Amino acid sequence: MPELPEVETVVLSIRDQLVGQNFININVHWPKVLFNFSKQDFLDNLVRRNITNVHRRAKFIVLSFDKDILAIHLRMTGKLYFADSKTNEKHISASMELDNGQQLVFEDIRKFGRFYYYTSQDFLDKKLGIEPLGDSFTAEWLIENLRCKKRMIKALLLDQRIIAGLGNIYVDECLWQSGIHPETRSNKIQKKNIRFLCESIKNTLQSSITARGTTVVNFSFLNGKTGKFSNQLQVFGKDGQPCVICTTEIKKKRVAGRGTHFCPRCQKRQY
DNA sequence: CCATGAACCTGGTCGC
DNA sequence: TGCGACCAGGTTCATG
Repeated sequence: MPELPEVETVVLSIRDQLVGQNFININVHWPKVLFNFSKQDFLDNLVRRNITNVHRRAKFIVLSFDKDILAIHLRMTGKLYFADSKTNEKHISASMELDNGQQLVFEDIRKFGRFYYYTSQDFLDKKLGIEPLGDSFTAEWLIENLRCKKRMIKALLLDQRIIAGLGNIYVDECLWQSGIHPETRSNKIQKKNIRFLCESIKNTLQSSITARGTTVVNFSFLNGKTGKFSNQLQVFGKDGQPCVICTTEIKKKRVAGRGTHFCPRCQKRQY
């Protein structure tokens, strides 16, 4: 479920209730959810510490405790939400009790989601690439960073070490909008198309945040609430349907190990 | 450096 | 209705 806009939406939905609070306990139902620390570490280092901020970095939800952070990655099916008391929901990996009586619940059907504890955010920043909604992500930056690599553009855009936050849905949408075939080598893309791509990434992500993200099928991430950006998708999941620009049938193909949707006419390979 | 496939998990859908 | 195959918004690791 979670790419940048969905993670941002989760952050916006829990931030106000979390900042200024503190945890008094954690219940761990799926031990592997704690990636690099133990329940005792949580009790020793994070319990009764003031939550000073909640923000997003790439696809991580970051809870700050002064310098220390608890970073949460939803992976494919993670959901993070508040519950009033003990919930009997299936698939709860962990839940944390706040001193105001609320529970912050991490539900995760496929169990891929993870919690990470670091003494600062440096570790994340060191391995993650540029924020696509940040001011330093510009057409010039993109031109420079695509020119020096020879990978298929789809694989490159999915690589979190380069640009942090894009995932399978938004990459397909942005490549379609900018007329780039997903298998084009990054150093072969025309500058004009790269400029379109940059604009497309910024516009698409921002529009999706405004719509509170994308909900695929009926999988919601906010206790029943669904993101409305699904209505604005133009190629993702549209295989077999006509391209809204040229009416050519949208195709689906495996690229970079992922199901990839594109218009064979609007998106010609440039090599 | 790059591409591919498997692994980590569960559940939904599709064809027979 | 049942069963197997295949798919899923992510990331990491091994291999060629």
